[in-house]
Amino acid sequence: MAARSTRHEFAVRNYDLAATLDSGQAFRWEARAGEWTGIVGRRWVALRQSEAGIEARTGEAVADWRWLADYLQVEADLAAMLASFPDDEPMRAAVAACRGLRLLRQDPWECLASFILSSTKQIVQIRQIIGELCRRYGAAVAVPAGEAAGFAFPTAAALARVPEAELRDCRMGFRAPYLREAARRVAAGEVKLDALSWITLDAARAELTRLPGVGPKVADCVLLFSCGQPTAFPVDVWVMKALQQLYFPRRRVTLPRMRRFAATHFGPHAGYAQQYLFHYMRKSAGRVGKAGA
DNA sequence: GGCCAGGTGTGTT
DNA sequence: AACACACATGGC
Repeated sequence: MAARSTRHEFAVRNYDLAATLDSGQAFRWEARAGEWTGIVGRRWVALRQSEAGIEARTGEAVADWRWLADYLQVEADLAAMLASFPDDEPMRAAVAACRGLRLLRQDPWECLASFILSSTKQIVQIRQIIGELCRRYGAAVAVPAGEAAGFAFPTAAALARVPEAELRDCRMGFRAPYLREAARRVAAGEVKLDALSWITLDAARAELTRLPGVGPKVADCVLLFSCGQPTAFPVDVWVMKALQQLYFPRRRVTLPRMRRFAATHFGPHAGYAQQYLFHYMRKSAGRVGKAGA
C-alpha cells in the first residue's frame, strides 16, 4: 500500500505528453513552462515529461494513482497498435511525424458534452466555451497553494438544470438546446454511457446518435476517446482532408464513402490511426504548438 | 470582410 | 442514399 502523496512518477517510454494533450481529444489542458495543468475528474493535476516517463503532482494527496494511469493510458501497448496500421506511405508519414502520440481514456459525459459543443468550432473556441461552463457550473476542486481556482466539468444533472439562455451566454450558440437536452437524458438514465464500452460499435453508435447534436462524428469521438472502442473512426474536416489528399489525390470522395473506406482500411486500431492522421494534418498546417494562439 | 472551424438537423431530389 | 442549406460565434 503506497503512502499518500501529491507526487507520482509513471514509468513509460515513447509517450509524447505535449502531442497527446494538445491533439484535440481533450480541451482542458493548459501549457506552461515545461508542464501541463488540467483537471481530471475531481482532481487538479500538473504533468511533466521526465527522464523515466511522466511526473504528476496533484492538488490533494493521493494513495491510489490508477485513475490517472487509466486516463493517460500509460499501460497501452503503443508499439503493437502502430504495428497494426496499414503498411502504406500515408501512415508511415503520419507515424513518423507524431512519435509518442497516445489516445487518452476520458470521462464519457465530459467527452460527450465537449464534442456536442465542438461542431463547426475551432479548438481554441471549444476550449473557451468549456472553460466558461466549468467556471460557472462545475464543482470547485482542491488546488496547490498559489494556484488559480480549479473546477470540475459540470455533471449532466447540473447542466440539465441550466436555462438555455444562460448556456448561450457561454457562447455555444445553437448548440445550447442540444447540450441541455443531452444532459437531461443522460441525467435521467435514458442513455447509459457506461454501457457503451461493452456493446458492439454499431449498437453504441445507434444509442449515442439518439441524442440531439450527436451524429456519426461526435458519436465516434466519444466511443474512441472515452469508451475504448478501438475501431471508432471520427471523420472531421481535418481527417477528411488527410484521407482526400493522401489516399485519393486524383478524385473527390464524399464523406459517406470516406467513412466506408476508413471502416475497412485501417485495421483493428483504426481509431488510433485516425488520431495520427488528424494530428499529422493539423501539425503540417501549422495550427499546433504556435505560441500566443 | 470573407472564409473556415474535430457537424448536425431538416428538407429535397 | 446523396445533396443543399441553416445554424452562432469568433479566429485568421
